[in-house]
Amino acid sequence: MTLTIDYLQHQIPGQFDTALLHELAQVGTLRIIPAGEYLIRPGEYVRSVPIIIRGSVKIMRADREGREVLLYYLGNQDACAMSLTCCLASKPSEVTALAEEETLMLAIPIEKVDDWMGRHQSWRQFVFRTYQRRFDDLLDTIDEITFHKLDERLLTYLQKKAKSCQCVVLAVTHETIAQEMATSREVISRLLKQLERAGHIRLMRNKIAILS
Amino acid sequence: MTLTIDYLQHQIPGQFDTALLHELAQVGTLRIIPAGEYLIRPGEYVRSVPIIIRGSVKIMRADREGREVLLYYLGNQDACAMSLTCCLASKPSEVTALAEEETLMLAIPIEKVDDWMGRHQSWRQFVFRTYQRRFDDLLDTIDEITFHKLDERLLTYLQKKAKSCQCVVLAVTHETIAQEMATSREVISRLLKQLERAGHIRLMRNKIAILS
DNA sequence: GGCCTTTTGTAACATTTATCACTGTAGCCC
DNA sequence: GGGCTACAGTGATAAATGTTACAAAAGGCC
Repeated sequence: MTLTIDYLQHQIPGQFDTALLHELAQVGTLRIIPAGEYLIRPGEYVRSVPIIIRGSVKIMRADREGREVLLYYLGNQDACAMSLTCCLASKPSEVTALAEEETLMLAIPIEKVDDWMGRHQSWRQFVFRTYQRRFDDLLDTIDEITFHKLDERLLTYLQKKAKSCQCVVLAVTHETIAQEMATSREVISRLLKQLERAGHIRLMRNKIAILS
Repeated sequence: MTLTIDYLQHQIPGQFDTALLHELAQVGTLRIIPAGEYLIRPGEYVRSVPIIIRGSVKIMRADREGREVLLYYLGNQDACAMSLTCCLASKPSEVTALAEEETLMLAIPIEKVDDWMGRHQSWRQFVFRTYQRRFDDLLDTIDEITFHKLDERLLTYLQKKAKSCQCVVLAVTHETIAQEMATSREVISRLLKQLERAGHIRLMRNKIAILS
């Protein structure tokens, strides 16, 4: 697929100046990631920095025993801060990235990342905005985990997920939620029932409707 | 105090090239922060980016009710990633920074941060290394909180603190630890006793000796 | 319809963490 | 020394979360 400046300007509006868009069109490649596919797993090396154009990517942290926690979602025009640090330091990934839905992304070869930092003010700004957002996301996650109880966390989790996929009815199983919140399915089932009784959600098989 | 290139080269070795050291010496200022003083609190604006030369700074996250959680320590030649993102985005701080001991730092005026990014490769590398380390620190913190129980977390906390102040006997009260781990004093007292019985530490008034 | 797999519901119990209510104790100040 | 205050120890109890063990329902497939 050939990238045009018009296309990029339309998909990623207002972020990059014209000179940078030219270079982006030359060296960037579009990739479509099917839902459920892993973009990267812990220990693997980053080969390109992705900018999400459409869809949603879930970033998770895993421990040795296979447990996981959701860190945050990447969506509209987000870039991954981890991939930036990883490729600049030639370090393997510390996190898992998984496409939640079919996702369209612009992949930028890692050698350009540092090169552009020196030459394009708008690229620097973009990189810093990315860092700042991911930092805020991580702080948010830490807030949730340390200061809130599971029932509140569960509700926030559902609301965030609904926002990220822009829909009111989520297609998830209790088991999946449990994994992403690093707890057990039974606990989630119990709390979901509680939330349903409180009128926040409605439970269906494989689906949860968010009411509030 | 006048800054010399020799002094900087000695205090922050191998990070910056000569041209950058020249500029650093011109615009940077040395500051001594007494133990217990706040460098910044949530909501305040960052006026300069600090590079720690000697001492130790504790970065914490607070919620509305005054509870807190320790995020990480800044020490030897560390810079604060939060201050970088904050000053570049003109956003108030999301965290609390507190000098644990008397701390000597090099303060860099925020307008230079972006300027140097375009002109000094070694500054870019420094900034990225900083981001990478703080990201790793935050991931570490998240790991601790989500995957480990309080007793393990407590031991790790003590060991990290010992490492950060480079001493085996810590001068802390149970109350302080409880605050930094977002729990209550009684819980910490109990777990400390448990760790003492297990031979990991020795308890004294206002002091804890780390044995392992 | 009948069988099978996946998902959900839930009771009973265990463990971990939080809270309440005290007591003891060390160090400081007068 | 006596009194005060900050710090530490600890039992009793409650609340939150985790685990075990099963039953029931929903949907796919033959």
